[in-house]
Amino acid sequence: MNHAHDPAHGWAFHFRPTSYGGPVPELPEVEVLARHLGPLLRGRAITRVKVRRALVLGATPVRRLQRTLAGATFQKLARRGKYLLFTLITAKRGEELLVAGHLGMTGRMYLLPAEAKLPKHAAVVVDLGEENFVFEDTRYFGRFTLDLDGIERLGPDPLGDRFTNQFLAEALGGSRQAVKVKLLDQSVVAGMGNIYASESLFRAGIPPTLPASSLTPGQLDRLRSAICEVLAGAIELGISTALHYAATGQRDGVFYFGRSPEAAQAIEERFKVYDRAGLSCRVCGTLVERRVQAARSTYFCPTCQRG
DNA sequence: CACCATGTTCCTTG
DNA sequence: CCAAGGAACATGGT
Repeated sequence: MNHAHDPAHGWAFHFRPTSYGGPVPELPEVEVLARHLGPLLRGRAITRVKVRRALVLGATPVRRLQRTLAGATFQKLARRGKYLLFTLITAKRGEELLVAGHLGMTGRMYLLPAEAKLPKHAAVVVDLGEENFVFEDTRYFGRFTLDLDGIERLGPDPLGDRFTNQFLAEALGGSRQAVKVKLLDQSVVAGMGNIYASESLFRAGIPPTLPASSLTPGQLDRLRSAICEVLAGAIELGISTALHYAATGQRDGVFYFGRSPEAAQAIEERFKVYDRAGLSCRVCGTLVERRVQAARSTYFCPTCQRG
């Protein structure tokens, strides 16, 4: 049993380490993480930072990160798209300091008792005294950096009030690219990923191959609502099934270890089309299809999504 | 060994 | 200049 995943240590965040079929963080997973991790970090002071893989610091030099964070205190954790935005207060002058975190495909962040063995792919270890704040990332596609460029390129958050029909119409209107591919553009829908792009189009009843600029006002409205509902629903599932401390330690495949029998059913049925090629559509029974767009898998129901 | 993977960025091609 | 597609990044499961 890996201590990193042991709920007895106060907190655990998990998604399946296998590459296939297990959730990689998109907006909902990052939101759930931020809500749980934020309160645990608030007020905690950093004594030092160990960087075991400089790659995840991006453009930030190792020494600069270490110098900047030493002595600082975590104040706030927010989400922007798929990024985590850590606000810290420096020790000397009490100035605000921002660190951008991104989980890439396989990243995890959690607290670990100081005496616990670090995981093989611990990329950054922030020493908080009694505990370490660990950024683990098997593939090292994630980031923990002072470089905020990625965040500045993001479009409006789909759960915020700037994400309107008018914005979506303008963002999609100029492109003949397939609507599913455009949805993955972080400047269009910050936080959208491959799973929820398929799920949102299914919910809106829109074919994924439709050119973005050809959507009618009615389709744009349905798509915007579908995106909000799909993401909000996934967050709700993550929050409500999250910390089941009576767990046996078995993986739940969504966000956390351990699950109640009721949660198991919701988790099993959480996707309507994603990764369901060849299976019956849960709404109409037609076989769900898979197709590759821009080198990514898209799943859809040819009957429910006829436009 | 070959192929696949839920993210992002860069490069080439048209 | 832009759109579109593909490769690269690094690792591991099947």
